[in-house]
Amino acid sequence: MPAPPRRRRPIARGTLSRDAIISGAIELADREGLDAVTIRRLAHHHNVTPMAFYWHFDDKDKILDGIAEQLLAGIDVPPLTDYPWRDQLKALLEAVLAGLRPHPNIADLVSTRILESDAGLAIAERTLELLQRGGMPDDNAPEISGYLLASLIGMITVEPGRRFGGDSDERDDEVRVRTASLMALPPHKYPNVVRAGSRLFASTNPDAYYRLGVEMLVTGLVGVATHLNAPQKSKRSTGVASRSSK
Amino acid sequence: MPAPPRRRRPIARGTLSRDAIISGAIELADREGLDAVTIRRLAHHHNVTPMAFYWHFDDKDKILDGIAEQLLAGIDVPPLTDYPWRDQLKALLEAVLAGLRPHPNIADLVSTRILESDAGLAIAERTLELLQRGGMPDDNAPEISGYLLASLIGMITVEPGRRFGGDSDERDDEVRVRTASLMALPPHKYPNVVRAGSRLFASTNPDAYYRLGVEMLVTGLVGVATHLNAPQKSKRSTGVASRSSK
DNA sequence: ACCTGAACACCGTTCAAGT
DNA sequence: ACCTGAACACCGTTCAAGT
Repeated sequence: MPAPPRRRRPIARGTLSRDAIISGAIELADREGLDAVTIRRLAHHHNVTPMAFYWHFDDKDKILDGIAEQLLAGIDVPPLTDYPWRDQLKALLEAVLAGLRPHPNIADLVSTRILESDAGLAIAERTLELLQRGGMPDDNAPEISGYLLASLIGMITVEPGRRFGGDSDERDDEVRVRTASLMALPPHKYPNVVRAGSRLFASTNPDAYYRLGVEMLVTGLVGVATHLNAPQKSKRSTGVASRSSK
Repeated sequence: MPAPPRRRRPIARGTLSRDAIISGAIELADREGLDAVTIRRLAHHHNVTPMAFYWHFDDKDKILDGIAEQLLAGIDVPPLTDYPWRDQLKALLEAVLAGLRPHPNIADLVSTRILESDAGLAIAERTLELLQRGGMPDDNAPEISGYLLASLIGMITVEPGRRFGGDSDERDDEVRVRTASLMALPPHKYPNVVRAGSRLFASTNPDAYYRLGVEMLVTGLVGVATHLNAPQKSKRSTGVASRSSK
């Protein structure tokens, strides 16, 4: 075993690695948003020149790919069991949510990159397996697995008030200001919006917010699965075709 | 990540206006992606110096706001009727989808900007009105209106294969290449992914893809509404609480 | 009211060269 | 193998000035 390469340079040299770069990028994005993730800022953080990154990555886009990959790798996919497929799928969705919620600024990076890493493939594979157990036709399962992930990410993106600064004082200020501007709208034109008020900007209970969202997803999924399995006995509230809803 | 500088011909002078700028930006984004929308390229297209834009907009972000606003303004909200709320909501979702589908590169701009324009407020108002008719509790309706929009946008973002170039030859090539790389995966590890094959990258029928997605949304919505209205008589497949799903 | 010239700080990327 | 120096093309934005 060769001796570790002796570094004569003064500072933190040699700590630059793919993983370290990605982790730094994720931290920065969480703190200041994806726009703050520039090669030059990352380089400065790692005490290195910007050009150093081009040995580790082809271009900046590959760093974004790496971010998505690391986020996906951080998701604990629950083990496959014999429980009902809906329960397992729900648990899977919750696991994905748990992994992405801490990173609202970059969660959407994964939506188009699931099939590009082992971690993502494992999640897709599991989703398809559970959909198959639910009797979902092969033609629809891939599309549906896409909806599910996209919807989860959308939930995170639009979580009421999530984009109003970190500390809770300035967050409250934002919510108050925006709610006030809603209240200034003509109530005869936007009665429901005005009545909704601050609820449009601040979730009182984020966990409940996500719980309801996941419930909606799973409910819709089960309904569609049921219908696709037995299209002849279509139920009124879940019928997929031949509705005169215009 | 600069796009290849493929410039188009500038247009006549004196036509610079808020709307013209936004429209130009939308066209450019549709053609080359949001990253291609730079103030300098827009300026060149309008035969004007970049600084000219700062009279019309405070900064670039305001241009993005304008894009979202114009997209929302292009949505034909169906008139309010006495039809069942689910049918009307479905029609509303379809209208939003119809308005955003032509702009997959920028559809996600609207997800956080609905409440920032009259057009967006009209859609939010209508959504809340229909949810209210469905008996949705005031506490949940705002959250749910967020899910719905976010899910629609997510559907567009992850539409299988939508990000593989405009012309269909190069699209087919992409699909073939990516499918082939899936087929190279170990089938014992990813049996369902391998079986899904090209369906993960190319939708044979986009309309059907979106129809199923909307159906899932509405079905989930109806299920949740039913449950939230009568939590005591919870049905197994739609129960929101007290599930032992681990 | 509407736009430009000049200038600034910052960005991604290439390439030859250094160790 | 891993990183830097120098250079390039491009970016958003400010501000005083022009019409």
